[in-house]
Amino acid sequence: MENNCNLCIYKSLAAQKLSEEELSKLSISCLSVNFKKGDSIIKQGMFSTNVAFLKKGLAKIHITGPYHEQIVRIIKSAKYLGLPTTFGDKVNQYSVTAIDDSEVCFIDISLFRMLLRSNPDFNDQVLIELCQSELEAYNRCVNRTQKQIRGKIADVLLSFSDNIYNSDSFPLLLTQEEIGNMVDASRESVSRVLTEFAKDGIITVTAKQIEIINRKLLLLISANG
Amino acid sequence: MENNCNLCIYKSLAAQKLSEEELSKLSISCLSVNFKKGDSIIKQGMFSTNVAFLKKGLAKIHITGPYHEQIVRIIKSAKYLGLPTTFGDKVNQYSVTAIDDSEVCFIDISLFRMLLRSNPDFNDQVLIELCQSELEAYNRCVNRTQKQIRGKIADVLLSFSDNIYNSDSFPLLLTQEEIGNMVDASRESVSRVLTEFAKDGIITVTAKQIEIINRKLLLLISANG
DNA sequence: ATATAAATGTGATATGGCTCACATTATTTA
DNA sequence: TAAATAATGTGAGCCATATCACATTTATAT
Repeated sequence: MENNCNLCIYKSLAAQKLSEEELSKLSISCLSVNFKKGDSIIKQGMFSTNVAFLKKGLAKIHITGPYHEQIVRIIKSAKYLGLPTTFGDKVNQYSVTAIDDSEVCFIDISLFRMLLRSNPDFNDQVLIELCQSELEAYNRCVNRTQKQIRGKIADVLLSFSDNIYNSDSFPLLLTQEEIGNMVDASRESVSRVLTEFAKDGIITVTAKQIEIINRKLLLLISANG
Repeated sequence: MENNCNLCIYKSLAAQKLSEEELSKLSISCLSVNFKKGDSIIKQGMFSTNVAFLKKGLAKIHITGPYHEQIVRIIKSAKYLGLPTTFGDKVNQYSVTAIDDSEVCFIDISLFRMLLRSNPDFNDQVLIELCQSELEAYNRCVNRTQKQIRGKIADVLLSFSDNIYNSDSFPLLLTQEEIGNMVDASRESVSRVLTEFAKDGIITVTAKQIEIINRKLLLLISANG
């Protein structure tokens, strides 16, 4: 399929800094691919040859730990998926999997490098995003290791609501096992906490839809750990 | 004191890509400061106005968590200390403290930005280091949350030996409380594991000097958690 | 050198969350 | 639409590690 980045409405903050001419070049070296929920986008251990940009959808970044898989972060479009793993090592250091139907652009790495060199604003923006995502990684880790389960699950729910869906009501696209992998808890514990939250009237769970009823209390639980 | 970056032998990988002319410019906008063990170099919550570069010594990056301080990583010279916190946010998102007598260069941020723009190789190297440190952050977090204490402390000892001192014998500049803050364990547990390792002949602890006696076993403990 | 504070060692006890076990309910697949 | 598979709910017991309490050693300040 013909690709036209100039007309594409799903631009990263960085790509918004690109000129018409640069976008035209990008169009040539950029391949857009569709992924269904559960499809693997980037696989840990394989050679990384392209920069991946999540144009549409939702994806999880996950690493194989010594005991189980760990979900490191959730990425919402429109963001780059694989900058660290593409630039930091020849081999992918983590996996990325679609958690909703998604569309991903694979950008030739040498073109991407060229754009970084030719357009300082683009470069700046990429740098800033890398810095921010490292800071976020630190903070997530602190929370993950210091809070206890209730607090961590409150965090996850609030983060889905605030950062991803911008709504008190949202579909839970992850299984409880996966939520466990996000917060380092067993599947059973996630289940228990979720039903406890529901019993206490903090959330409603219907099928796979979550609604936050008592946000104030959830924030309190998140804060007190 | 007059600063001459051209002659400075403590250059970052990135700075090694700079031209004589660029280094001369750097000399003007670069301030070198000495820190003693325990001195605060960067303080979480304060405005970040300079890029900090650890010229000599050892420092810890730490964040105030909901319950206690968490040591996020140890930085050995010669590396940048504060790129994410300088570029990622106006306000420092973490603290940096010297854990040994250290020397730090504070580089004017606008000059640093200029160098990124004028020298693509410098820019590339900075980008690569940012990517790598994000990958490392992910991996450290996975280990910290999935392994149990023995494994985590084995990791710390091996990391000091392999990444920092390049020797089986090295001084332990952190208190057991701080080691606890690195691996999310209580001070008491760290003490117990350390004496246990000594009893089992895996390490020797004299005063504040550690010697790794049975590296093979330590690696095994690190691997098996 | 002495007093004071900080760091470490070690036992006893408490507990959060894991594991195991099995039942139940959704979701695929044939 | 049945059969098979995956996801979830829930109790019981266990275990790694935290917490508390106090002794001891080491470092720091006066």
